[in-house]
Amino acid sequence: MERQTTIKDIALALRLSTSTVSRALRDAADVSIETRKAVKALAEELDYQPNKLALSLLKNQTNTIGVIIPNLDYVMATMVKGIDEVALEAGYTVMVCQSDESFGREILNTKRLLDSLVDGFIVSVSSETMVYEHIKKIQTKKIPLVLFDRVINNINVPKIFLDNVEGARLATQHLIDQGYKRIAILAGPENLGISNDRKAGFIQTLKQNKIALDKNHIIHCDFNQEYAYIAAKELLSMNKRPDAIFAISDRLAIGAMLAIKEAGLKMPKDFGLAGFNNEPITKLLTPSITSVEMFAFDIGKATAKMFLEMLHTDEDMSDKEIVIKPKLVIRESSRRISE
Amino acid sequence: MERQTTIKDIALALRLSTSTVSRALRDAADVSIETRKAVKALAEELDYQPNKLALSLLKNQTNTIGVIIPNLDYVMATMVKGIDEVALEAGYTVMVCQSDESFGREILNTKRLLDSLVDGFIVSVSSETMVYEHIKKIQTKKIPLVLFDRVINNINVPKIFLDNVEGARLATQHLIDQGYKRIAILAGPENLGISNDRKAGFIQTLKQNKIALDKNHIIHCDFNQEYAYIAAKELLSMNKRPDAIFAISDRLAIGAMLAIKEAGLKMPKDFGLAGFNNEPITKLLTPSITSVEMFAFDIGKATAKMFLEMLHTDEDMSDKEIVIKPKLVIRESSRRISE
DNA sequence: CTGAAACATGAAAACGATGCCGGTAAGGGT
DNA sequence: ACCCTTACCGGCATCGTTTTCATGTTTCAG
Repeated sequence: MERQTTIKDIALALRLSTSTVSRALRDAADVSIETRKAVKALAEELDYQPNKLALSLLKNQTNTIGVIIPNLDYVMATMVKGIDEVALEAGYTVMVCQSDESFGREILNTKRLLDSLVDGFIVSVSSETMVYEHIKKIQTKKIPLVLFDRVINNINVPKIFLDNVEGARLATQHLIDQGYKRIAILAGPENLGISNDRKAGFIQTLKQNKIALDKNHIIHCDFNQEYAYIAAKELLSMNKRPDAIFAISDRLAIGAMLAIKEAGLKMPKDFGLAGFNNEPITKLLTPSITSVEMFAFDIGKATAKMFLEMLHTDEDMSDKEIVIKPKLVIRESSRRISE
Repeated sequence: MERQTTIKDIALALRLSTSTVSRALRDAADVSIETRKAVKALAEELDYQPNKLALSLLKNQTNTIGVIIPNLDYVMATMVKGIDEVALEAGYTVMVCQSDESFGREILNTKRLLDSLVDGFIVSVSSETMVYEHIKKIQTKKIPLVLFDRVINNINVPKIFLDNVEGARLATQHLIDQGYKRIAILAGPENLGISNDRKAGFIQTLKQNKIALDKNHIIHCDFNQEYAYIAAKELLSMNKRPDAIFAISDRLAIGAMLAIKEAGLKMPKDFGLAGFNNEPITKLLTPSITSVEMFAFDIGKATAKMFLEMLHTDEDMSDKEIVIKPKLVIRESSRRISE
């Protein structure tokens, strides 16, 4: 690694002080035109680049955003893209750390970023995370923090997330409207906020339609296709087996789909299926899967914008919330009634 | 943002010099046990964290790796996961920048990371990148650099990539073995190394099997499902239309699949299809798609390991290459002969 | 011709930590 | 009483940049 040219090199070469060179480079007043020109010319020639580390140390800001996410699946990658785009535009660099759905990794990442002195945090928690000391620590240190997608409720920071209750409501109501009578839900990890919201939307919609809730038809499982497959198989072997499944992620829906097909049931005739996220794959499968679009890219952009606003304002933004409205995309796996 | 406790605060409180505090914290000799204890106790109490910026400035290293990738699709995300895992383990943080297949963005990212003073670069070029000044600049500055996946040939740095020729060979030979006679290729962007390698493997295999090459059966297009769909449609409307397509990515294969289905052709009976990357989706589609597994996670890990080795050795590693061997996964879209 | 304003530059502190070098005091050996 | 070692600690420079304050020189009005 070669030594970079510094302001000192220029100063020495031109028999100037570092202060003058610094001023000249930033077009400050109080520098004669000739020196300014000379300095700039030499800087150009020596390919001078200001040392960001020194600046960061001085100004106590790094122009870096720490982003902590549980994984890099399609949805998260799309959100990160949104964050990245806005951040780049604003001159910020993003450090993305995956916690891989592990609480330990999430804590480790937080620590690392914390003493990397990022200017702030954009966080979506792992499915294992049930205790929030590490998040609160960020807050205690008065470091800007925004939560997105998988947010936590009992903590007072800006949040951007999907209206998951509404998303589940849309999907459930649709299944009901299509004439499915016994709808089960693959509800994801039990302690996760989005799981509970989507489950709540599901239950609430059943109630509104005066449909009795069968507790056996609520199955929790990790975001994992294999588990979903097993869970769905179990559902299908029940006495009063369901005639539709609402899965709170497309991955789960796909697992369920495999089980449904294997049982020889035809969608949408014998069985209905709806997922969540509207991953591109849902359109391509046979049958294509009804799913809830969550506008991940927009969530990402909104998150970054909110974060930047928080960074630059003095106002208290801790109770700001942006709730994105989902949209149901109806496909073959559940469309029985064509209008 | 609150001011962090510094070594000075501790020194002042304990009426010690900063040097002594520094030594005490690092368990250096030359510090009495009592002072050591006192310092550590106070450090604990005040939640002292060494300021990484100051250290980086002093030592001229940031413990950060700049990773530049063309996008965040399934394969890249998997590779990044591999890189991340190894880097984290070794105490490095990763800054991932997506160029979004844009040459301009790639250059911008390079500049940003360059003056963020990362310790080195791990790069996979965008499909637009045809001129490599920005990459060479990294090299000129003697900053460690490793290329992976989409590598460049005329540049002397360590490289980790898939044996793309072999991958294409496997897929093509398989299609031939299954009795397909007129095999076309969806060959990706024209200037991209992996495109050309896979195309070369394809052509070479046809030759080895004494099959004449129809130039019209080589179609270049962006890595984009829609383009692939259009290209495939065109192929299918030719006079002597092909009876199989080898697509150099699964996304392209999917686009082709849609066109094939739409034309009423049955796979594998009327038409053969093979893709590349072995994305999970290929297993799930109907028909499931034959594809070349490229071990993306392993490539990521190997890349990071190579990078770390380069960082810590004095040896010249510029001609090191790791070539990963692909594996063909045969599925319904091309399996005509069951053995 | 003097004084002040205007202009151009330099010196030094600051950001936080490390590491070399040197200094003091205590203790041991002669 | 003298010297030498050893243990412990402080001072200072350093990394690269900005910024405040001070200094020096010129110019022009009175």
